[in-house]
Amino acid sequence: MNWKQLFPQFEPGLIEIIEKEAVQRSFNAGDIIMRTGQYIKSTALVLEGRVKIYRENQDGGEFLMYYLGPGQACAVSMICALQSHTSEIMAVAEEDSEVLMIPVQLMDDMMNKYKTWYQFVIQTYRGRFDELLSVVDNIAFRNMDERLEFYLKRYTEKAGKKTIDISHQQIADDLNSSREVISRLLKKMEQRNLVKLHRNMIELL
Amino acid sequence: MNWKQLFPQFEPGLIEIIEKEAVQRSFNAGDIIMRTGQYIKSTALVLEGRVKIYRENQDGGEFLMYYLGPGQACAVSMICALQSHTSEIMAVAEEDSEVLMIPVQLMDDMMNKYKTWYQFVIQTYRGRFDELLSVVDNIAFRNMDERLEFYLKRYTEKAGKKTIDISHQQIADDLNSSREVISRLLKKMEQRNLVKLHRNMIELL
DNA sequence: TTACTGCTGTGATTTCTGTCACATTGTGAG
DNA sequence: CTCACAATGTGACAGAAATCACAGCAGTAA
Repeated sequence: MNWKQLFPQFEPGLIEIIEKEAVQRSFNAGDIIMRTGQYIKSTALVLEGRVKIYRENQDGGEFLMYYLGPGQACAVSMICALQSHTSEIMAVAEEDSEVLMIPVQLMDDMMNKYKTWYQFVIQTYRGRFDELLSVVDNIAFRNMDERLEFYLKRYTEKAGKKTIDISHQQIADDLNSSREVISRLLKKMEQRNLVKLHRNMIELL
Repeated sequence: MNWKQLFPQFEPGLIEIIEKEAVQRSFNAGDIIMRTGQYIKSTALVLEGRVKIYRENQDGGEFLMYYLGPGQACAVSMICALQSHTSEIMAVAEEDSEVLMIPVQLMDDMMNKYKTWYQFVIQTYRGRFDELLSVVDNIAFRNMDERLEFYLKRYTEKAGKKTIDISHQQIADDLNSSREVISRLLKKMEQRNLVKLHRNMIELL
């Protein structure tokens, strides 16, 4: 896979550095890319596939924050990288994914030397911050039914298809809810002709 | 007020630019500094007082995100400024406050020229992102009683004193809850000897 | 003082969500 | 086909929080 077409704006010198120093890694669906508490040694740039970023608490609760698709980077890994902190989130490959790992030590230099990199980082911050804001909005102001609709819509947008191939249990985990609640709400949505339910698959209408 | 002592790390050239181009503004407690949907023309740097950053939704619901104290900047205004977007949050002075307004146009240049400014911006991003993460944690994983305790603790930390001079109604607004719920939970906390309740004031023990 | 207003306390009721229990159904391994 | 198991459907119940209703209380202005 030629990653350069994902970042046409990057200038030659920057591309050269990345080619020389960054490592491309493959992850299978389900693989953990970054774990809560782990020390961050590189910034992750998604080239292919889909990566799920979520928060985990001590009692085993999970909470989905957002997805990263091709051309997107993990703001947390950038922030941590720049300050050598440990991760506060989990990153897991939702599909088989290709990720470019850029060593921490390069970040500072790249930020200073390459305007396009600097712009990319700023843009990444803004993007993730905005997504986090809409997550806050949802859990602060919305009930589970609306949050579920938002979840499904976001999923189809990110995955680029109208079907959601996951179980009710997984959705419940992502929303930090319970399977029964999700099943019931989905049934109601089916009665309103918003979705069609199948086994391990939900069709958005 | 001499703002320079708040930012001892800033290099001379940077200080000079800020002195020349930035405008210092005073706000009274309760004044709105930035409003949802407003176009952002400058980055806000708090010199004195306390500024409350919160989210508002269309039905009049509010939700406190965090406070800014002396030496802190609004990450949202930086992000928006750098990309000329409109604000997605509300900023209100909680106490009488002094705020340094740095025009948007200078940001790019300052980021490139002054390493200490660049570091300050990065540090601001990380700080706000972290706070937003802990906000998400709280509403996603905690019940109202724990959220209330967190709220009171954070308030006293930010205000630098053990008393909270606001009404139950205001707390309810900040937590997007209702006055009765907060009153009841506070009563329970009083029975556990965690607080002492007064009119318009709560004493943290 | 009296009257008014805003803050606080508290019970009753309802809604939403989480939890438990168990039935049913789809699917793949053998 | 049959068995095992995972996914889903559903009723009953519990608990947290929102809402409604109203009473008491503190401070303030006249």
